[in-house]
Amino acid sequence: MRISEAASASGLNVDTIRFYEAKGLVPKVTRSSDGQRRFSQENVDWLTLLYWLRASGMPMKIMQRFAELYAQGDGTIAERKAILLDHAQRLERRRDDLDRCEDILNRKLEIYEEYLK
Amino acid sequence: MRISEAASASGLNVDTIRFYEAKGLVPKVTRSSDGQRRFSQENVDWLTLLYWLRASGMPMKIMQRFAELYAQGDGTIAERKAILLDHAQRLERRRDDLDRCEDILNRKLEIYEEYLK
DNA sequence: TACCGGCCTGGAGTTGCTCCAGGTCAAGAG
DNA sequence: CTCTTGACCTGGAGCAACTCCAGGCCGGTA
Repeated sequence: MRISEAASASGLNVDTIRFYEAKGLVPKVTRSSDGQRRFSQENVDWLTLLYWLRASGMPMKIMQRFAELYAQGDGTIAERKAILLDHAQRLERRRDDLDRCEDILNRKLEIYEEYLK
Repeated sequence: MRISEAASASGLNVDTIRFYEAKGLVPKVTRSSDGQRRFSQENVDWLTLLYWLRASGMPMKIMQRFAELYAQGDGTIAERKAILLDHAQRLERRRDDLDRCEDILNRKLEIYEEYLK
């Protein structure tokens, strides 16, 4: 698969994929004879995972560590699991923030409503 | 109230408050005779609102517009309401992303679990 | 054979902070 | 009354995480 296809399959854009690769976040990408990147299904699955980790606010440093472990193979699964469990807590906090913000928004909207009546 | 107090009351940090003020996001702040900022309760409430809007991902350009309307007074409440309703939709999308990411995380964790058994 | 689209790299630009240097001023310690 | 400390000021540099762009290569088509 070429980079544009990997982009639409994973949700990341072409530049972001190149950027991530340069930062070591995308192991195991091969090149065709003329130097173009070729993405396997495994690569695309990995990119898709990165897409969702980023969408939920995982910092790049942690993604980097996660990618490093992934590149090292199955022996690192325990540590990778720990990283994802940690991230799950980040999600919790994000959800709380969203709830909190929704409350504040609704209160504000009520006040506006009252004013506009 | 001085800036450090406004910071701990609103959740924003001191530098962010100054930065927001410079960008026109914080109307109605006065200065003491020696040039230091003095924040009223209204200022602090406004900063707290900004804190939550930012925490839930409102882009600065929209915050700027929102602040501009706020500075213009009550005649702009209808438009301000529209901005917040719009933002509520952004929250929805964020929540969906979080749900989606949680799914993916859980599936991944199950796979790791299986592997580690 | 001339062009076109998709890829490449290296580097500049953007957003939204965050930190720092260098300076002012008020208030308390000695 | 001077000295020091701490909180504040401004302007500007630094940073994270992209995003875009210039300039160049290559394979396929008219």
